[in-house]
Amino acid sequence: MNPTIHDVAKQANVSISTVSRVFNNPDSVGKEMRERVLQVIEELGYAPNPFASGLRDNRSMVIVAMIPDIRNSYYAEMLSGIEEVALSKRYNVIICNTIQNEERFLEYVKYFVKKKVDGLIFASTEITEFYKKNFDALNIPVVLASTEGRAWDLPSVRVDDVQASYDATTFLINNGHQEIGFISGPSHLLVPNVQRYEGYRKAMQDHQVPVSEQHVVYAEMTFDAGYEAMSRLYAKMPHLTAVYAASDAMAIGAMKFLHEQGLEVPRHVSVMGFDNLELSRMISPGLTTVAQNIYEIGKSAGELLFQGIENRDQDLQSVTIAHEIIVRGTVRNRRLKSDSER
Amino acid sequence: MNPTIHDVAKQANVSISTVSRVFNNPDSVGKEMRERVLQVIEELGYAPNPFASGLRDNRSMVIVAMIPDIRNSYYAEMLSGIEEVALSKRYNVIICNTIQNEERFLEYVKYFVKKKVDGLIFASTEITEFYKKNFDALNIPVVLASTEGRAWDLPSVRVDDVQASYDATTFLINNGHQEIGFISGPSHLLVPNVQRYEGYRKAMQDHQVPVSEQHVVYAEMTFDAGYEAMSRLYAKMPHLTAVYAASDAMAIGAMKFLHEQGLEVPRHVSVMGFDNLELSRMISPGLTTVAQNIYEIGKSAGELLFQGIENRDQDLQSVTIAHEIIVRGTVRNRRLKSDSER
DNA sequence: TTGTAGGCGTTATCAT
DNA sequence: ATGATAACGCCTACAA
Repeated sequence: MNPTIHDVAKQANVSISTVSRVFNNPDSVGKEMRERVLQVIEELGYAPNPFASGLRDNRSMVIVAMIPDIRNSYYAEMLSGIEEVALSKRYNVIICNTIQNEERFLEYVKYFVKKKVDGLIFASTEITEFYKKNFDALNIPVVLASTEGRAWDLPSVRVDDVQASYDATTFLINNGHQEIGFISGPSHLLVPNVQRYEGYRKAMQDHQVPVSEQHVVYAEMTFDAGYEAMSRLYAKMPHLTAVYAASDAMAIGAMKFLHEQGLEVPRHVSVMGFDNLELSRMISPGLTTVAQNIYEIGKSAGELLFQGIENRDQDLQSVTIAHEIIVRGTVRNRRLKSDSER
Repeated sequence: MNPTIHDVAKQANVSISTVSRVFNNPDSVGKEMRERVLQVIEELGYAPNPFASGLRDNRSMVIVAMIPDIRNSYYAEMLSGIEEVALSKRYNVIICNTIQNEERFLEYVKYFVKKKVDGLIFASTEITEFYKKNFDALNIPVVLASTEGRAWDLPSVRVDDVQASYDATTFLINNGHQEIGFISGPSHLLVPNVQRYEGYRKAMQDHQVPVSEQHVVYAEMTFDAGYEAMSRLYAKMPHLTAVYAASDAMAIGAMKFLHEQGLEVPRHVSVMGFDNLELSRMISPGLTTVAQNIYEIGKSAGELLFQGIENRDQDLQSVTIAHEIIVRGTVRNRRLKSDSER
């Protein structure tokens, strides 16, 4: 059995309150006594029982990160940022893989979250009324990461998707591309797809490049779906010179399709992604993409959450994380006329 | 404030013991009463306070997964398996990113693990006496994943690395390769590098293929290190026809180097990896590799751990997970004489 | 400055 | 079958 506060008290010949104070308010204890107690604590390897403190204070020192899937490097990276802040605050992070699944979400809420967690970071799907209602019932601070609160203005941490997408598209245009296809995420997933689509469209229009639904194709934001989407896009736009995909995973899937068609990237077709996953620099040529500082998103979300935890009635301000175009090897500058252009 | 067992009792006009029994031993409660209580529980949205139960039973329903880095897809995948079993058992998983760092490990142990966790899955480094000692002090079931207990025979879940590595090498030999370079993980990381090296060497010898330290190069098991290691290997073995790397990350780094040298994979050089990371199928050509069923490793480790949790004095048996050669596009069969061989 | 005592919510033992 | 009660370990108001 672990030593309790009583054991320490007896051993040090003081009352349990003194021991408790040594932990929670050291200055209120006389120097000698404090040192005596500290020594016994050390000797016995005493640490307060978190259940007992939790029972009294209603705090668990645990936060929850709800994400669709850790296997997705995007969320792994985010989690890593969250975990970093949590460790520094002496908090634990519990993972909930929601798999974009309401039932599973409920299961978590019912069996875990309700059971005392001090805060929640939600990075899964679209927030619907269903989620909002459950969050409210939890009665703990909630921060959204890479998604937004929509009507319910929950605090969130994310990139300015419209602007980022605008920048990506403009980059392609500035490199001499006009026939730019867009592989969007699924239209039912409003965030971030509405925004990324809007940025794309706006950039095209602002630069007087014709754009229509003919330039767009929709797919789940995965590698396999990207591959398949590229085949559809290619059928619609056989003359495209560039493809902009709303996620790196899709972009890399698209590249696979192009490769199989004997189309070289970037010689025949340029490709631009979004996310800057770790693997985007591993492929050859490296993927030119929009970097979200995902780690930073996680960290910021954590920091925001702790603000809320430490000061329960404070209004949390949403945060926008800067983005950046990462130039690698998948976009060809068509303005530099080369021998083998298309 | 959340409703307590007292609120339910009052509302249902029974004693708290009855309410408690409805939860923990429903059959011992009369049918009508049970139903009445159940209804009130529903109405009030009552759920037992886990701190109170924890305080009594000394169980947290939480396990810890200690891994080097979630950003590494290998561990993300493993975590995903662990999490799956945990959810089914109504347990939570807390992540500890150790970053292969003893201090950080200690921090976790001190602030979290000691604070009541029912079990631990450790998938970080080599187990040294330092770790073993800390595990013992924790006094909870510990299962190793993808590492081994060495002298201390802690239960572990892993692939048979010697055999898997033997199979990989043999596959290359059977495809007509003789000049096979090996990119090993760092020699200070005994597990799994000793085993993979042994499998490689044994396969070469068994097939009468000359092998020596000239064929081997050591590096950290990352993409960047693989790239750099390939340059060293190429300097030592300019005539190699195949490279076998002890991890996919290294293999893909090596491919990048080869690509930059104008060497095509697999036309000029064949490449074989180890791990079957998700991204290995995303690159073009897809990486031929040894699949560890990493998800399964995580799941098995979880199951083993729960055996230990549910029956504290049971001896846990280590588990070996099957491996498999995944043939994709990076190994050329030199026995099929083609036009452009090397 | 230090000690005493009550209460946090649950479960299990014991009595009815 | 049901109810009363002690105990889990900690913290803090209050008393000394």
